[in-house]
Amino acid sequence: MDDDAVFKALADASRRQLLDRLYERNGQTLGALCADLDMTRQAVAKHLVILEEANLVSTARQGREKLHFINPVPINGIAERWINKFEQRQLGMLSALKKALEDEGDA
Amino acid sequence: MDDDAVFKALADASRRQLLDRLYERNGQTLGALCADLDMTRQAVAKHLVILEEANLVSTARQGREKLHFINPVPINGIAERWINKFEQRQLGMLSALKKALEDEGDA
DNA sequence: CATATAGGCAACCAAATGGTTGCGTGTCAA
DNA sequence: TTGACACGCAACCATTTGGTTGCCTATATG
Repeated sequence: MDDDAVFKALADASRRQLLDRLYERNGQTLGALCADLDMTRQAVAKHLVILEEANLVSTARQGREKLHFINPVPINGIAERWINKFEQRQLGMLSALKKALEDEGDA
Repeated sequence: MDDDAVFKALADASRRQLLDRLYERNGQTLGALCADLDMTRQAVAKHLVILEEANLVSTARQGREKLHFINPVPINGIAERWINKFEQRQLGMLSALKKALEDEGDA
């Protein structure tokens, strides 16, 4: 998995919104995803390409329609491989910070 | 918590690298974080500001040094509030995708 | 066939981003 | 006090990004 592509894809609020919409109703067409989105169809299409390239969205052609499906695997990957790394030591980190702030308070 | 700031802060590989370095050794100074980083001190400083504004890094002044501490709370926030949302339905999503691909295969 | 509908491609543009250089400020130590 | 050291601030620059418009292709449907 390409961590960087996934993080960059998730960095944009419009793209997160698209994922939210696909979460609510999976397998939508480009046209459906454009509805009420205050963006041109082409802008949405570009976002979907970025999500596809990050493997966050998979597509299936059906006639002249292209259905979009959310793919939670890369998100899982981040959560497991990168984020949990920090959770592990969370308490240790917080107490280290607290101590440092106290030391600074003394000075 | 400002989701957007956190996602944008995490979107840059240099900033993730800085977090990795702080994970390895917490409480480093700007100078220490610059070492071997093939970037000017000012560039690193800018990244640290962004991490600070996203509340991913906390700082404590100590004399003329500024110590940087990783803060795992916002990462936790994302993992819990946003990412788990997708994990929940992971199996359902994957089976829906599989079915759609099969349908497309028939056409 | 003719035409509407769903989507793809490419050029273009403004603003944000990631980086630089140059210089100023505060703190420690000889 | 004088200089070295750690950092902050600001201007500037190239590239990326998010968006637009215009036009083209492909699939349905009268």
